[in-house]
Amino acid sequence: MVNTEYDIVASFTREITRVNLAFKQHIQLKLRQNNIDLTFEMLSVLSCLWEQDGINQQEIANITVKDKASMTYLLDNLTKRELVYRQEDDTDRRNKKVYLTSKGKELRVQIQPWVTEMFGMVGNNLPADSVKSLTQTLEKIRENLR
Amino acid sequence: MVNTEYDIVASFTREITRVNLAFKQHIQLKLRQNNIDLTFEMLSVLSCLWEQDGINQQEIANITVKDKASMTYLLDNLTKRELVYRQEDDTDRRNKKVYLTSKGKELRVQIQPWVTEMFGMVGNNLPADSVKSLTQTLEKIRENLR
DNA sequence: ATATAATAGTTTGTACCTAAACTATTATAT
DNA sequence: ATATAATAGTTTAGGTACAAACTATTATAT
Repeated sequence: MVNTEYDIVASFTREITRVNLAFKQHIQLKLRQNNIDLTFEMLSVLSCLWEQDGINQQEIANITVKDKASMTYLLDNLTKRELVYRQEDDTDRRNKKVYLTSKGKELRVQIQPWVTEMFGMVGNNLPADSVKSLTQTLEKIRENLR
Repeated sequence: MVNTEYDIVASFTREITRVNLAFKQHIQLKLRQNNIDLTFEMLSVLSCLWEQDGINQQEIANITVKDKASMTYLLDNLTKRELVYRQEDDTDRRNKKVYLTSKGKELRVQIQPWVTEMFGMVGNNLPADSVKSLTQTLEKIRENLR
C-alpha cells in the first residue's frame, strides 16, 4: 500500500475533524442526559464568560474561534435562556460587554466538572507534555497554511 | 502564570478548531477567486468520489466524517449543480450509489492541484513523519474520549 | 477640522449540522 | 416462516457558520 504525503495529510485532516466531533458529542451527551437545553457552542461561550465576565462580543468571538455574526446569534440564544445579558460600553459605544446572569453563573457548578473530567481524559496513556507539544505542532501547521 | 492541565487541553481544543478552519478558509478562498460555486463540504464529498466512484451515501458519510442526514442535503446540492447523480443499488435496494457526472470528473483537473498544494504546505519546517505521528496521537486522544 | 479608515455589532441569504422520527429494505433469531 | 432487529436514506426542526452589505461609533491622517 502506497502512503503518499497526500494520503498522510488527508488522514490528518480527517482525524482532526473526528477529535473535534468527539469533544462535541461527549459534552452534548452529558447535557442531554441532564436535560440541559444548551448546545456545545453556547457552552463554549459560557465557559469563556466563566473565566472572564464582562468582555465584549468580539473578544468572545476571538477566544471561541467564531465570527462576530455567529456571536450575535449565539448571544441572542443565551439571552433568551436568561443566562447572559449585553451592556453597552460607556467609554466606547461600539462595544457591547456581555455579562453572566446569576442563572448563568450557577450553571458553572454543574457543568464545569464535566468539562474538567473530559479534559482529564485527553492525556491518558500519553507521555507527559505530549498535549502541549501537540498543540505547538498544530500552531506551526496553521502558520504554514497562511 | 499558572498552566494547569485544564488550560493546556483548552488551548489544544482551540488550536484544533483553528487548524480545521484554516484548511476550510484556504480552500474556500481558492474557490471564490476562481468563481467556482462550491463549498468546502461539497468539495470533500467530490474528493471522496474522485478516489472511489460509485460508493453509497453512508460510505461517503463515514469517510468525510459527516452524518447521513447531511449527506442527503449535500448530495442534493451537488446534484443540482450536475456534478453527481444517485443510482439505486440493484443487489441491495436500501443503498444508493453515487456517481460523478462528466462535469464532476472534469472539476478534478482544476481543483485537486489546489488541495495537493495545500497539503504540501502542512509539513513545512516540521520533522519528517511528524504529521504521521501527530495523527496517531490524535487517534489515541479520540480513543480516550470514549 | 474634516475626510477617510478602522472597528463593533447587526442583518440577510445561503449553506451546513444533528437528533429524532420516519419509510423502505434486508438480516437474524427462533 | 415470521417476528424482530439492523441498516440506508429522507424529512423536519432548531441551531450554527459565514460572507457581504449595512449602521453606528471611534481613530487616524492630512
